[in-house]
Amino acid sequence: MVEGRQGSLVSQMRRGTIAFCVMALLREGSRYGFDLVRALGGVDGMVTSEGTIYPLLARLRRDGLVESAWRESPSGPPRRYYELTKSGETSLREFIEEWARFSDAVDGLLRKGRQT
Amino acid sequence: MVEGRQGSLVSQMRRGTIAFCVMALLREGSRYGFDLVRALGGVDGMVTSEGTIYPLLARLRRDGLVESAWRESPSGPPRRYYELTKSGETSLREFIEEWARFSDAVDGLLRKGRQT
DNA sequence: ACGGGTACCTTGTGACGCATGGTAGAGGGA
DNA sequence: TCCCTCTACCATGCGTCACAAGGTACCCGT
Repeated sequence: MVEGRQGSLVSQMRRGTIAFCVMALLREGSRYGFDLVRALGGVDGMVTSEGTIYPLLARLRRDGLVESAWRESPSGPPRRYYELTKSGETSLREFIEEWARFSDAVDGLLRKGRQT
Repeated sequence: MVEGRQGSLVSQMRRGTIAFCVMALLREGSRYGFDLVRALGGVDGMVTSEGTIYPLLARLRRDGLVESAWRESPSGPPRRYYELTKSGETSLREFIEEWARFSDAVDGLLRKGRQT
């Protein structure tokens, strides 16, 4: 119960960014939660789970960054489809600039003292 | 009291990475806390404060990733200098690989649906 | 009728960035 | 001497969120 837990230093890294990754996926078109979990799970370096995504989507809805509508599935239970609001698009654009600055800063710092 | 707070979605992004930025700075040579605050504060996109750095250094010490030693200052109160342990170097190397995967994943996702 | 895949959700835990405020040494000016 | 500023350390409390774990319900094939 020591290695690989959520509390390991590395696994805090995703905080705050997953929300915007979800919003970026929604920019391509509306999607439902379970589908988003699969989409993110298929990206190398970006693990996640339902326990992360559903509360996240609820927060985005609460904050007016996304809107949702129920649609029936051709087979299976109904799905709640999400799409970006104007506010969500603006917020996403702002984040993208923040992310560029931040990740450049981290890249620069991580190169310090390197001998490669 | 609504905008720009710590709780704004953007400001969660630094979680988990600042520790490794500090460790990367220590790879260049030993430093003391107040100096680290200034060093990080001078990097664009990487804001921080004493309230972040001192607890962080205490955690790194607790986890054996850094070691510290007191030294007198030529003028002013004594300083606690930190340096990386073997364990810290290993941990940093692992993080650098994780970070590369993760930031590539985010970069890729943020490009989705973009029209630029 | 029942097992498995799909799809939604809630609750609890732990971690940590940050604001705030507090202590103490050294040096300079009135 | 008294005070002010700068340096340097630290502790406390708040709020947020990733994740694990567990629960409900629908549909379909056997």
